[in-house]
Amino acid sequence: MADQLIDETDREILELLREDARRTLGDIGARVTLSTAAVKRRIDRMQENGVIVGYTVQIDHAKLGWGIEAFTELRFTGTTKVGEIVRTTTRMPEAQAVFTIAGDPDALVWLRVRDMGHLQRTIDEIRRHHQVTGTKTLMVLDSWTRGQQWPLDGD
Amino acid sequence: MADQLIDETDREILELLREDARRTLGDIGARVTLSTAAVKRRIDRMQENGVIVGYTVQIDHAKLGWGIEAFTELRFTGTTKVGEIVRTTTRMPEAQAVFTIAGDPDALVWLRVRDMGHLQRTIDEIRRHHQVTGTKTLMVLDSWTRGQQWPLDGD
DNA sequence: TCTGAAAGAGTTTAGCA
DNA sequence: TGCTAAACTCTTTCAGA
Repeated sequence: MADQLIDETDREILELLREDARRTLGDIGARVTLSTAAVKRRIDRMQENGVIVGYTVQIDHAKLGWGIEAFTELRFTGTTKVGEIVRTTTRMPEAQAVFTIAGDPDALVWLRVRDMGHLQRTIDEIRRHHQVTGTKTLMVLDSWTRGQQWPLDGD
Repeated sequence: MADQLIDETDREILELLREDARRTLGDIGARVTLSTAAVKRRIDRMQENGVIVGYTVQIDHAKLGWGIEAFTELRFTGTTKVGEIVRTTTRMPEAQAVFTIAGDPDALVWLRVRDMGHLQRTIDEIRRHHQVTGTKTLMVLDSWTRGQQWPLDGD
């Protein structure tokens, strides 16, 4: 039985799409030695599988003036509904990601903001909306994320 | 003087590409009331600008068996070269992102692994390669990142 | 599950407002 | 900047192996 959701060729295709999601099927096919039709079938299957969730553009936020990144650790009262925090936080444009944590802290929020004043207002807003008993904010000096080399500001 | 790198229409185009980077130029054009040629020119410009860094596929790693996420806080000795940590860590397939931090801890590594044994080995490897004076690992219960709704496991 | 071919879409370039 | 139009490329489907 094929108990694997994807095979080695699918993995290669995913890697190529991770590097550049706008590659054409023909280009991918040439690299994995497959016809465009075969590549299409595999990608379609991975989308139906849910292995491929979607495709997105990678943006240099610093160029748009949102040059500051931070992590805020949140601690809640015992009665706080964690799902509620996630829901309200994810509506803030400053939130890049929200992680609920087992143990201490209770959650970690990755923020991106324009300046320090903006950071302060953002943290205040998170505190205002929830029964947060404490926050600790870590300022990010530099970041790297897989599949996206943070540009080295060649301006 | 046009001191803004992008205008409101560019912003709309970015938002549409963030939702689905494989949208066609014609589809984007219809949504922002522009011809496909005009949309193309704007996207080309944003790529040359460096505002658009690239395009990538969003993968459901849990479906591929890498279902565990964690953050590891790292503390180094005073003599540790931070750039070195980033370089070696980013080579590990388990590392999703690496953040260097001002203050304490010195760095935050976002890891994705298959199981707890794998997590342990990964953390051991990070410790082995560097003059790490201490680590603290936060287990992620649930995560959300912008532009990628973590699938609600409809299996 | 693959390939190859044909038809339909989408992209890209060029010329002009 | 924008538009339209034409040439070109890519995607998608289908028949056959």
